[in-house]
Amino acid sequence: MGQEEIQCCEENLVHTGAVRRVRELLPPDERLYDLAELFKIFGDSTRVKILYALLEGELCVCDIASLMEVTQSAVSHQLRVLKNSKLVKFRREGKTVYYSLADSHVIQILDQGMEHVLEPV
Amino acid sequence: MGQEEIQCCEENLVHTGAVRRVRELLPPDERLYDLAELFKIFGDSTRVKILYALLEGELCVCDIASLMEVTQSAVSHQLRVLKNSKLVKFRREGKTVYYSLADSHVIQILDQGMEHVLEPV
DNA sequence: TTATTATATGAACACTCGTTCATATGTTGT
DNA sequence: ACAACATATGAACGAGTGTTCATATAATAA
Repeated sequence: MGQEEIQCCEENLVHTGAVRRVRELLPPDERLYDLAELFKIFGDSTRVKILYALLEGELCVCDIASLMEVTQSAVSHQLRVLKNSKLVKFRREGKTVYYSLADSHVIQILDQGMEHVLEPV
Repeated sequence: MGQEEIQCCEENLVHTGAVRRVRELLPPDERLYDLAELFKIFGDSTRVKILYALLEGELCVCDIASLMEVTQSAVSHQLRVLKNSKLVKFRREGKTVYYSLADSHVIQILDQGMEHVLEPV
C-alpha cells in the first residue's frame, strides 16, 4: 500500500491547498473500493455480453451459453458473479432458471460506456 | 474459447426464436470487447480514486501520489493506462505535468456506478 | 426408486494485472 | 557542461481471476 508521507515536488507546497480540498471532497475509501468492485464486474467481455443479451428480456442458462459460445459451467459461474452484485435476478420454472436484469442502472451504465467507446478519436 | 454447437436443453427449441433475435440485436463482439476493456479501467480502486480526484480540477502527478498514498511510480503507471483509454488528458508546465479528465463521459459513468453502489438493498 | 435433464459448485491451472524497485527521460537552473 | 527535480518506463514478483473438468444439486418423468 502507501506510506506516511511522500517525498514530493517542492511545488507541492503550492498545491497543498488543492490537495487538501480534494481530499475532503473525495468519497470515503470504502465507497471508492465498492465502486471499483462494481466496475470490475463490467470489465469482462463475457459478462458484458450476457448483460447486453438480457436487455432484450429474460433468458435461461443454456440459451445464454448458446449465445456466448462458452461452456454452461462458465456461464453459470459468471451468472453467480452478476447475481452477487445485484446486477441480475432470476426465477425458477421447473428445471429451468431464467435470468433477467435487476434494475435500470445496468442499462444506463452500459449505455454511458458504449457512448465513450463509440466516440470518434 | 467456445465450441461449435453446445449440447443444451431440449427446451432450447422453444427459445430458439429468442436466442436468434437476441443474437441479431447484440453489438458485434469487437465492440463488446472494447466496452469491457473500458470498464476494466474503472475496475481498480486506485484509478477510480484518481478519476474522482480529477473531478475537482487538474492535479500534478505528485499531488495525486500524495492523495492516493501510493508511490509516484504506481501513479504514473496508472495515469498512462487512463491516458491510453482517453479518460484523462495532460499538459506540461516546466518539469510538472498536470492531468485532468478528458471528457464528461467519465463523470457520468462514475455517477451511474455510484448510484448503484449507494442503492439500498 | 432410478434415469434424465438443467443448473450449480469446487478444485486447479493459466493468464492477467498492479505494485515495487531500479533506472531512464526530460526540464530547469547553475 | 553538470546537478537537481518531476515524471516515465522496464522488469519481475505476487495476488487475483476466468476458464475447464469433474461432480454435485435440484427437478421432472417413468
